[in-house]
Amino acid sequence: MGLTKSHIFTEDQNTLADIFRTLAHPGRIAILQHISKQQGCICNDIVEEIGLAQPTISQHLKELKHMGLIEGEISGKKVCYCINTARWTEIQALINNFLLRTESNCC
Amino acid sequence: MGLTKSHIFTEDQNTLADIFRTLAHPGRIAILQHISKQQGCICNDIVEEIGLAQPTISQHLKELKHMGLIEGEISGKKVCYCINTARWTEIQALINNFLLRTESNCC
DNA sequence: TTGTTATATTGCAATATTACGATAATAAAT
DNA sequence: ATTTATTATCGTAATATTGCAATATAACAA
Repeated sequence: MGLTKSHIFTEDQNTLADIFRTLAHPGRIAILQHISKQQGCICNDIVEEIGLAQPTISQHLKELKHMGLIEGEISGKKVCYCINTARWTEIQALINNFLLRTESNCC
Repeated sequence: MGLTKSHIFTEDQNTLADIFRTLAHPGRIAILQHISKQQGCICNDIVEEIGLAQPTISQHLKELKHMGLIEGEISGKKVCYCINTARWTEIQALINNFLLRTESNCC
């Protein structure tokens, strides 16, 4: 069918899956790593850096923004993106919690 | 196009994305949590526990096995699945490393 | 053997994702 | 006002994912 049956799972399970889905693309991983490497905020030389077309990058940035992983600040005709550290820490905790809880009680 | 341009990214970026993709489904999250909740290994009442059809669960188990997250041991006509703790720890380290490195150097 | 139970595989329909050309929107520069 | 540069959105083609019915496979039981 191609349609995930979200309603049969818990909110936590769906949230985790959504977070993982947002990170489940090498391009988005690369974007996050590139943004975090810069000292301050960094504008869209991302397109130059990564070998994807501008609309594609824009779409990936939108998804990362939607999950709250990054924030974009308009500065003239450019947009400066940076990691949303508060949200990042939150997501880090959610993922770690899942990984730790799942490992324990195992055979 | 629908085809991820894996070749333009590093091996690490692709590996991470693959790991995240494997975890990017609430059903697979639920399966992992269910398996880990049991004391020993657990056989396929997973289908009963989670509200998906048997072929669907089988397919998800296959993906989890393929990524090395779980292992299946045949015991008669049943198969007992359990978390591959060594691999789990490895993946945990990869994810944590990514999350920690990306957070630093941020604006 | 025949039947039963447990799991895997196949095939297919429906939806989701990825990618990008074309185009729009916005802001600075001339 | 016109041009130029930067980013976002729309539309669309191609591939991927999800889910399940039908079927296959394998092991035990009667």
